[in-house]
Amino acid sequence: MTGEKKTEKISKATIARMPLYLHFLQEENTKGTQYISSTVIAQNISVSSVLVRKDLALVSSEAGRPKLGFGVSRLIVDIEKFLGYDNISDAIVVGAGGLGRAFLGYEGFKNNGLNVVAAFDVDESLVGTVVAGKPILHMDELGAFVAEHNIPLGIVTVPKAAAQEVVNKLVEAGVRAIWNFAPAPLRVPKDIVIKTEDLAASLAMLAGKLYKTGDR
Amino acid sequence: MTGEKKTEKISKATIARMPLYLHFLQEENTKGTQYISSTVIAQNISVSSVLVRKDLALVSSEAGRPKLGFGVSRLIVDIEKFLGYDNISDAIVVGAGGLGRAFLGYEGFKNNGLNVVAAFDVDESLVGTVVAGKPILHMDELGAFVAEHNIPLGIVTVPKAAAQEVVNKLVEAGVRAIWNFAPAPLRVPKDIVIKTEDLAASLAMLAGKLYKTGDR
DNA sequence: TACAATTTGATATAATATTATCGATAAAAA
DNA sequence: TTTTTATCGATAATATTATATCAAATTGTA
Repeated sequence: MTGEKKTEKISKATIARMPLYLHFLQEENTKGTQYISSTVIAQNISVSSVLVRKDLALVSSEAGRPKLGFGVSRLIVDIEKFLGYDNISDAIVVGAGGLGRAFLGYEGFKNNGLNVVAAFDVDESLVGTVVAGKPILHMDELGAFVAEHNIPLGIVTVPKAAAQEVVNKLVEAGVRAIWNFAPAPLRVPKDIVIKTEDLAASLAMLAGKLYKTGDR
Repeated sequence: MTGEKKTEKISKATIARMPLYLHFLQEENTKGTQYISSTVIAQNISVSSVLVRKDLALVSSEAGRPKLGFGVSRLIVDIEKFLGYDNISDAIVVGAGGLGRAFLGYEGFKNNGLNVVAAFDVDESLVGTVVAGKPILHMDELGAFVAEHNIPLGIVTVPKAAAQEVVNKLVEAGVRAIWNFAPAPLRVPKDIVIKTEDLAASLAMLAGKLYKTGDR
């Protein structure tokens, strides 16, 4: 109850811009830039400078200084904190197919506060193997594993048909959030946070724009 | 100037809902449902019924019928057409790492009009191998391949550092759209359509909601 | 010290997206 | 045939999001 930042209603659009800001600021930081104006940020992110200031005001309590701009390193810290990149949390992947194994092998999400520690599958030929130093375990072990390691996040990369069942198991096991890559809308209890990554929708947007651009 | 559907300004939000409608409608269709009301659709997609009617009016010229609703199969056809699922187009993947190979192995996007035909990489230990019946070729061959097969879409799954260079090569080779999974904002000419899949942003939203939900 | 230049942050305005309301219509029932 | 009822589709109202405007503030300079 100190200077705690009120988690107001921050729009998805704003949140989605944060990684862009962060990326640019980190680049500037390595260049040694100390202060940066909203105008400069705006140009690089291709949004308006006003929007930049509004966005930044939402996640950083540090005010920008006239004639100088915002302190780069401070902004980086604040954005990372807002995005939760500062406190790494563990996650498991369910479904050790192509995408699931890609998650195991990809270390990049560590920068985003995410550490994948294991995968689960029912395929006996996969269970027991190790990918990138991380074990693929049998689904039957999921409950105990989640409980023991207090895993907050489950990543779902199983086929559509199995997705709901897997989600149910994850919820039962005690995860509090689910990142779903199965192309299916899933049902979860109200207190569970779920984000379905609808790549089909993304693809549709791409195709839609392509269509609009011309060509037939 | 016939019954041609005008490609008006259809918002991203609307487009993003289309796959959800489609998915639900397909389920209903297999159940044998002939007509369905906007109210029922709305409940299943968790949006308002008015919004459903507005969205559908944008992509389907068939009017709904009072007391009955919309014809399911007709809607499916119209949405698929709108999303471009009816005319499959080829794509290549650049970057044969975990995610890239997952793309090669995943057949699911065929339902979305996407057919991945090959991958490209610079890693000599990968070049020449075959994944899911699809070849991994050397980057040097990219230009000729794209030109010869008239590939419209390139999927970028290389590390951040290499992303811009790869995109340049793709553009030069002649693709008209790029689906980027590298965590970096990329520059392309105006006439090239690009969609960057910012998984970090998605993750941030998830973490943000998780944070809001309580716990600490 | 006084002044010019630049940037913030607050407020107002505009644009966009969503929801509410309601008459018209067609199917089903009486 | 007439009545009832569920549903659409058009229009209006609201909410959300982004942009424009501008006074106040701070730095660097003369």
